[in-house]
Amino acid sequence: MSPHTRSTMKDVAELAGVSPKTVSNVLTGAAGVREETRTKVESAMAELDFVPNLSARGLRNGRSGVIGLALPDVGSAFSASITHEMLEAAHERGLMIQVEETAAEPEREYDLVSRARTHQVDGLILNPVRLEDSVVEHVGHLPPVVLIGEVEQHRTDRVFINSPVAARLSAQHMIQQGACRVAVLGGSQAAATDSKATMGQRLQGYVDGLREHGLPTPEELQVEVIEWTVEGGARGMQELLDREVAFDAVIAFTDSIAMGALHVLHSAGIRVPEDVLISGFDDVQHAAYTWPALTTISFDHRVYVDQALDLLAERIADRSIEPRAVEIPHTLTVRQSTDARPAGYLPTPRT
Amino acid sequence: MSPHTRSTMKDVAELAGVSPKTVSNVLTGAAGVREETRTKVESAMAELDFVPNLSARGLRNGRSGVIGLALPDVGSAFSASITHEMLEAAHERGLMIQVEETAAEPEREYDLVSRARTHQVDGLILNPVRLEDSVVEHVGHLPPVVLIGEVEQHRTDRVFINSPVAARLSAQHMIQQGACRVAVLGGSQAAATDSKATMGQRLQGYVDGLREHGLPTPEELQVEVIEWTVEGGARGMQELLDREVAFDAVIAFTDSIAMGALHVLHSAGIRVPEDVLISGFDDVQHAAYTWPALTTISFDHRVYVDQALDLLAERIADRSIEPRAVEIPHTLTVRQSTDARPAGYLPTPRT
DNA sequence: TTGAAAGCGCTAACAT
DNA sequence: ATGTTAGCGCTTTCAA
Repeated sequence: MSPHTRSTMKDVAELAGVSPKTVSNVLTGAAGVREETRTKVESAMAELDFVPNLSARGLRNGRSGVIGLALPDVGSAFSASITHEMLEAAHERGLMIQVEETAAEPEREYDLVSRARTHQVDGLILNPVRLEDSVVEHVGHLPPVVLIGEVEQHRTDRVFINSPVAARLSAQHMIQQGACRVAVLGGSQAAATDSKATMGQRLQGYVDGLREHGLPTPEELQVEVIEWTVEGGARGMQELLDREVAFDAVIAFTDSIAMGALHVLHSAGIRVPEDVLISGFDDVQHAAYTWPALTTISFDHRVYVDQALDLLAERIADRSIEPRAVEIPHTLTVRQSTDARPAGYLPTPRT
Repeated sequence: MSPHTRSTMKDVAELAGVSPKTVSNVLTGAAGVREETRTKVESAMAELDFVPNLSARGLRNGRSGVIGLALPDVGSAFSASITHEMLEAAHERGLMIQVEETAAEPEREYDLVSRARTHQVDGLILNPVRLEDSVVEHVGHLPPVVLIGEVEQHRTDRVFINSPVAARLSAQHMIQQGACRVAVLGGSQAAATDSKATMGQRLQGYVDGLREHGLPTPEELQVEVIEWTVEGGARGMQELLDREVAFDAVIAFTDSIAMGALHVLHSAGIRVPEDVLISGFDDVQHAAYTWPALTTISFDHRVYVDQALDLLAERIADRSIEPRAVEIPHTLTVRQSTDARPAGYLPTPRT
């Protein structure tokens, strides 16, 4: 039975017949240690089942080696993917990740930023929910923060994809495929003012894309989706059907929304892509395995989080550098969900 | 511009004209503090934008307030759901969650348990990947650990669903619906010895369910799936089709596997549920929104994580109590994916 | 109800 | 290459 009292560097030092500092040197590799001494220390550590106390190290160094990751909802496919990649990337850098969710109560985002220092984290990677700029703008003393997402602000570093361009690309693709009544699921122009930055940008790109081709962008084809989840997408699609307006393509603002929409379309007997085309955003793992497979905006999630961690590391090292914004390239990945000329959905039977 | 030097309790104490201990009392509410003093201290804290240093508190108290959550792959739907619920439950208890992934390198699981103390975590909730018992069995000094999943062992507390019963339930349901050649996607009897405990249990239940009804359980209907992901499910389903054996139902060992399988079935022109029935495990959020909606084994993920946190809290408080195992009730949720008498898939055209 | 002193385990700075 | 000293910020004695 091993003792419940944890051994300290002092214990190890005594057993090995050296000073605590030497044990520390062995552990951190800071100063050179003679091979003989190192061996002695290492066997003493093994015998005592020694593990360093990171709270003490954190207190001493002012660094915990922990990064906070704040996401709206880890249950959603995109957040889950980002978390997954972040854990991998952090592991490679010897960092730990403390995850927080902010969707349930928006004020958590504020709490998080303003009190990041208490959380034993060296910095924060924040994917904001809504009214995004306000959070970061309204806090006096900012800890090192990297924003991920399409928030326009200049107080923190950020990583983003060019959402307006991506949405325009999606719209153009729909038109190319023969669509002329393209709906959006995610946001409406009516709601764009006081809500998500991402939503506003994607909506703008969509509007631009249609207008370029002289197509109208009526409000009746724009459905706001409060929660960007599968369930939210299903509800949004149902609302679109309930409006009884004709449409022949749907651009969903996330893959999750698209998946919920697909379910409702299938249930209503509307064929994809024969009757209606549909596309998403983010290219989550599942997107290639929906039925039909989902056309979507792709970008490398690993590159995304690597950039975020790079920026954060640099800011932790030097808080005085100018905030930078890094754009991650995206592409349109065409799959079966837009691979046809749509016949269009009409609320009333055609003659 | 606020100062970069963080204020300490000493600073607050000086500004408020009290001792650091009093500030501590105000913060923790340990001893009674006179209303007048409390007000003074609180305004001093506000003025200095004070936040306590949790590393220092952790060092002093031997508690960090952080729980480690180790999962195979946060990108998978089930892990994402568990993480989501865990974050909510932890938030309500004032705990933080540090997440780790173990699927990429199985030895991480070992590292994690044996060195949990370094990670500034008070305890660990561990969803093991494979060879699960060995990890927990082979470490000398165990930190507080709660296992989630169907691992049979008696050194740690654990939370689980009764997988054999659940799998038998699924099999019986398939038979009730008229299936007689029921395949499994997730594990095979050939692979059951040295791999996942969960897999072995679900396989056993499946076998029992079929045998009860005098149905055979040939190896050719059992497909091992290494990664329990959508992609793994798709590959597994493809392998089953490539074997060119007849089947009229598929029990997938997770919903993610089922979703991948659904995609491949659709692509092959095999109708669900008209030709083949399919079911999953876990009832992730997406399961109700596949096409057709997925029959699956449901259990309350929130209850699951609440139980795990309860057990962990009790073990952290008292390490000497006997390890307990808590079974979470499950039900079979029947949806459209098994809502028909299957015609069956035959590799060669019928006559 | 509040203060003073001590120390949690570690490492930077300085000595040797 | 190794030892000594001091202190990170907090809270737990013990006194007042």
